[in-house]
Amino acid sequence: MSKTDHLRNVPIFTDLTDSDLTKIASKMVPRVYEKGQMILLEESMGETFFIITQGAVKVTRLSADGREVILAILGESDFFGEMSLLDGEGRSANIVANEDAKVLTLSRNDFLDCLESYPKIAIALLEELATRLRKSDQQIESLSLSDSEHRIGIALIRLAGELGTIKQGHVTVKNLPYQQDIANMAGTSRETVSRTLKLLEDKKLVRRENRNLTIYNYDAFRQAFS
Amino acid sequence: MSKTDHLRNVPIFTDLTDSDLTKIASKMVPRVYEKGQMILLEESMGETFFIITQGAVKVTRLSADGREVILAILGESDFFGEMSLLDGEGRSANIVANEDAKVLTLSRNDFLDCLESYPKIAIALLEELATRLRKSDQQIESLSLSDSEHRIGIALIRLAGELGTIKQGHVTVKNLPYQQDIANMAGTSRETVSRTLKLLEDKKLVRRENRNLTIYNYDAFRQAFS
DNA sequence: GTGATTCTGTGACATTGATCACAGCTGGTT
DNA sequence: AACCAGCTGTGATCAATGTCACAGAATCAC
Repeated sequence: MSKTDHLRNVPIFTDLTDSDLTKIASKMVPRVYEKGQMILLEESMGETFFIITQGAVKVTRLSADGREVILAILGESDFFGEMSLLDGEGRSANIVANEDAKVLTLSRNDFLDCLESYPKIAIALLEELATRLRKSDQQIESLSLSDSEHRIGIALIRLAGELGTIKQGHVTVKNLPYQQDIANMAGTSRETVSRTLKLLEDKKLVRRENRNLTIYNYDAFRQAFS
Repeated sequence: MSKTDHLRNVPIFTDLTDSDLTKIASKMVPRVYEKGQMILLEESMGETFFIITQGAVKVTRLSADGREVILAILGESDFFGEMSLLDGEGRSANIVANEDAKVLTLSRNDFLDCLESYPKIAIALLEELATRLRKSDQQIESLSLSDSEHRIGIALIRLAGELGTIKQGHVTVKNLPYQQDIANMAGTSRETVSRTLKLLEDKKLVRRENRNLTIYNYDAFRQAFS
């Protein structure tokens, strides 16, 4: 698969012509990361924009005492690194490869040039940030109001949206992240995730096999937990 | 004070020339709201961009059972309404006047024209959204990891940043929102806010007089709670 | 000023869910 | 196959904090 095929799926590039896309692709540099490897470190200044072409990463923040909050799991054709390029502040989160991952990178200058040269990219990026802000707002609501079962349900929905594949109304997430990661997404403990997954299974809302999780009747599940 | 004086303080307009600013100002329509009045309703389609010239509003989401989460308090020269203009989704939050408020409004088309005609506005808006995303991420971290005292401390810091005035290292928030609102910002209960404010006062970290709250040594306070 | 309404303070109680402790699994390695 | 590390399941305990109930203050309307 060529670089531009990957890029075509990236939301902020979909409106571009082939030739523009090729120009941009020529400036991108591929990198490869192994599972568990740190890609970006909190507090450092950002100089690079990343697009995921394979695998998945987690976006985290670490508290002073070392506990981790997972802000998002990003998968193929998602991007990251734009925040500190935009507002000039240091990184506000860590990025860690959650599976082996391949990315394309763009330097700060090339990224900002893109924004100036292709207003459509800027507008598409605005859309994407607006969408992320919406998701953050939902997460804030869920953390503020919901009990642990609901928060975990919502974490599963986020995972399904990022990493799952739909088939006849139910969604399967292959290679489900560890319970500790789900706990860190849902603001709860690993043990509570273990108990709650069993509960959801008893209720016939999900099924687990190996490292895969299937959400039966995805629409109803979302209805119930959102 | 003229319209353009207000606009000059709005982050996304600071880079414009006077004549551009005047052009935009001529398209804006002022509106006035009373305390408690609903300005925007969740779920409806957004057709307007708002800039606050006086007063303050709260950005909220309501759960199915009617409990309220306050996502942000916005004050003078803040703006809102841009999200659903950008991504075309329905409103994701309610906006309510938290005090008597005056705003300037811009129609959807004029707003989008601005973005196309003045790339600087688009870039400045990107910066602003990046900043908001950062704040959301911090809030998610605090809701996930912190106990109620810390969450309330962080809510006070947000209020101070939005509504407070600094003087010799301590910040005073006049017209402090009701405890119920602070509770809804911090994801806790009204009673816990009451007890915690007293606790912070006992620790000599804040002082309350009438409806004003003073945070002594703002920098240290932020250090302690962030 | 008087009364009504809304906000705030505070005790008592119930409950969720974090934490600790440890056993059981699983998957990778030699 | 045997081993080990890391993940998962599950009981017991307990603290934080939500909820309820009600009294006291503050504010508003007339």
